Amino acid sequence: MSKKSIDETYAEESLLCPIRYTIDVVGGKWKLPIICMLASGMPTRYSSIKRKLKDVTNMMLSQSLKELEASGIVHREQYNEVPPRVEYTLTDKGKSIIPPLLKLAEWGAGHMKEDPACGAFCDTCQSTN
Amino acid sequence: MSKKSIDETYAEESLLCPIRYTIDVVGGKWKLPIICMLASGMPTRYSSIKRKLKDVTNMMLSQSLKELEASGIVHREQYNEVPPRVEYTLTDKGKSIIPPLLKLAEWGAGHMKEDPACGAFCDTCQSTN
DNA sequence: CAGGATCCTGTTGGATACTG
DNA sequence: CAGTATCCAACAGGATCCTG
Repeated sequence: MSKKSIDETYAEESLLCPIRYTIDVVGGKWKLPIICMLASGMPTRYSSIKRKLKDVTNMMLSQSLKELEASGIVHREQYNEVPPRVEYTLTDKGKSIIPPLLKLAEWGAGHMKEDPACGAFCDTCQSTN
Repeated sequence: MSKKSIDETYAEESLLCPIRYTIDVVGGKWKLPIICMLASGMPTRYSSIKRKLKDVTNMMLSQSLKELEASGIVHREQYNEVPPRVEYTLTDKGKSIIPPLLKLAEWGAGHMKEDPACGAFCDTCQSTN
């Protein structure tokens, strides 16, 4: 980054695209929980992800995983066994998105309590408990 | 933040809520462009915002501004003149969200070029040119 | 000038059932 | 086990017209 002030930097519309791109990559209902699960570094099976994300359907899960794979966030490793086994891990790109997300979490944690509408977000979180 | 590794920290599901909260606050089609405009620090009139965000309707703009105001991101100052004048500025909370967003922009800028679907995001950005 | 009301459409996410 | 196919509901976003 240059020595321009943060406001000047942000005021350049060219920064909108990258932000939108990033939010799109992790957007949707299930991608963030999936990244969260895989962040431990453990290769995780499809069925294991499905178990932890209690209310996700096969439809939504496979679609989210496919999109994350297309974005280069997760790696899909298929073992041709019977029964079939597929394990998912974060790629290097996937791991690299965690620090930015932590910045969002920090900001959110510092401000959501003072927001009356805060409660709405903790419902979805419980699906990963 | 504690001394736990970044992966362990992120793996705690409790961080999902703050991230979702933050994304929700700036989510939607117009909130990010609006924040971007106001980031200069200049109090900006409704009609001026509308002019710059070329394709926004009154409906969408007033709704986005109202939600941003409800989230404590923007301040609305109404002057009882004829014709009416309303100016919007970022609150301190609003300004404080810019550094986290810059982290997202940094990550996005570093990765979107290598992504074939990148072009899709620059269409929306042109509306703020 | 700065919005609100109403109606409409496209996309996102979901339910159910089925398969290599 | 790890998905697909098909159909459907809910909601975000938009078009058009109206007003203090």
